[in-house]
Amino acid sequence: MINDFLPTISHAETLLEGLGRIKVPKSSDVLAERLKQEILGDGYKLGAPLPTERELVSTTGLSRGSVREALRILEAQGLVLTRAGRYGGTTVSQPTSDQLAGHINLFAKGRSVTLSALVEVRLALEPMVAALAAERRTESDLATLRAISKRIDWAADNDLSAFLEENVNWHDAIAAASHNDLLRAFATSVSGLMFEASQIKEFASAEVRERVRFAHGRILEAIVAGDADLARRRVERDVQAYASILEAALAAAAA
Amino acid sequence: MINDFLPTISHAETLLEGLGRIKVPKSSDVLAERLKQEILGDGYKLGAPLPTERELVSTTGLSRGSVREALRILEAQGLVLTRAGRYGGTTVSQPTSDQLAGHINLFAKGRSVTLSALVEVRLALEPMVAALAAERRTESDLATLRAISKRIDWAADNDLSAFLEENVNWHDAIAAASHNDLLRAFATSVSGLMFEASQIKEFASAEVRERVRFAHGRILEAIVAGDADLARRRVERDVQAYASILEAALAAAAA
DNA sequence: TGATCTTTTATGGTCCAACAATTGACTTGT
DNA sequence: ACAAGTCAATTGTTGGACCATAAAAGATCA
Repeated sequence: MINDFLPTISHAETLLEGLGRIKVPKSSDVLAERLKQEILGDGYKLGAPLPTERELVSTTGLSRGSVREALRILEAQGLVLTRAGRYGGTTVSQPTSDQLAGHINLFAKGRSVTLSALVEVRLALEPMVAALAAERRTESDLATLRAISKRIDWAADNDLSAFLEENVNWHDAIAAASHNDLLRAFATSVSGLMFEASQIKEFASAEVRERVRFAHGRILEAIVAGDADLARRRVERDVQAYASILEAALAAAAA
Repeated sequence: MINDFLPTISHAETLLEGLGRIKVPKSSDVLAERLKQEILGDGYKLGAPLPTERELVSTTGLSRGSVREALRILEAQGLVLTRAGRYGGTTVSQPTSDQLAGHINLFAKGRSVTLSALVEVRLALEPMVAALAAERRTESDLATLRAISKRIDWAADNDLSAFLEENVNWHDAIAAASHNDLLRAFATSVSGLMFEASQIKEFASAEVRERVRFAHGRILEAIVAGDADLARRRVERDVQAYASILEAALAAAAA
């Protein structure tokens, strides 16, 4: 018989011990993972060029299509940047905070995170943000904050949607003044998500707008004074108040 | 002249007003963005199938390569899942918390976020996590925590690297007990990043291990009792203490 | 000399066509 | 009823060709 030299059943069963389902990864995933390790591990400096697509084709033995799919994955992760043309190519990059915010948004939307959950996260982040901002704000930070305050003052009486948007900018400016990139990315993403939840006409009444402006003034005051604890407490109250007003407005809109 | 019917210079200049550099996007990016909007906006339910690659080819007029690159982008964002074979195809998915944690890690590594910055973020998140956990923990949550405590007790005297890893699991278990997905994803990512920073032999001395076990016991006590404020304060102290010990160890390692 | 345009050319961007691999349903045989 | 084999739709992968882009290098002109 032809099969005389193949393993017998009993032998095969021995080999099968502990063998689960074998997953065959896609070549593009393998290449993307390997390149990712190289970029993170070795000294691939920011802006350093990766091999050209055609070089990767010859060194990996994959087709150009697979190589390009791998590069699209890395690009979506913000690890590389690709430019066309001579002296173009793929270079090492850093994920921007906007990209991180995008992924956070996708996660939150996918899980349909509730408003109260967002408030909880915000209540954790923003007071710390304000405290750090009070300790570290530069003159440039303060100038930005004052400029946004002016725009908020104008928009409060003229352009409601601009008012809400500048509100997000205000919180991002404080986050920037905290000089902690990771904290800023978190806080700004959550602010943005709450901003989207605020896009209802019942919100932002004249009374609410006045209240927000007053609270901002008090917060900015604490940050200018460099009083971290005061800033922390005032922001905490602001977030709480904003959240309860928003919840009430949403309840009214649903009724 | 051939050019008689083409715009004159002056006319062309008029048209040029306010025209900056024109950016031509890649077709795969355009398609990825459009599909993303469709998935997020319309009622694409979780698990719903997208058109097949060849259907997308015929409806968009793009090549299959471009379509596939677009799908790789969406896959990297965790928005879709692709399986081969008949009755396979691309289906709508949700980003997992692991994927989000991966993006957060890439961001933090790219920016070479400092240890003190990580501590600041942790100091913002973990106390809130503990407070929520105290209010919402289920019996199942408590069982998990107790099981991890046991493993930590064992590892503390036998396996140092396991000790550190179980430490991360402990914090993740508390985050899970907070029943706030977004907060958990943030907190767990940051814990993981600090874990990586702790991979030095100078850390985790016998004294530190004993201290951690004691602190965990007190925290678990507060969570079991459902005392949110107590849990918050104890976690805050724990994070502070852990951070100062780690910084001292790093300073010693550098010297 | 200096500025402006033209050319060059290495690189990514796109398309097409074909075949391989996968996988769940279907069919068949016992 | 169960096991094995067959089928078919879908993704996975490849090779080749050509187009578009863009920065450097060269050519032209004032």
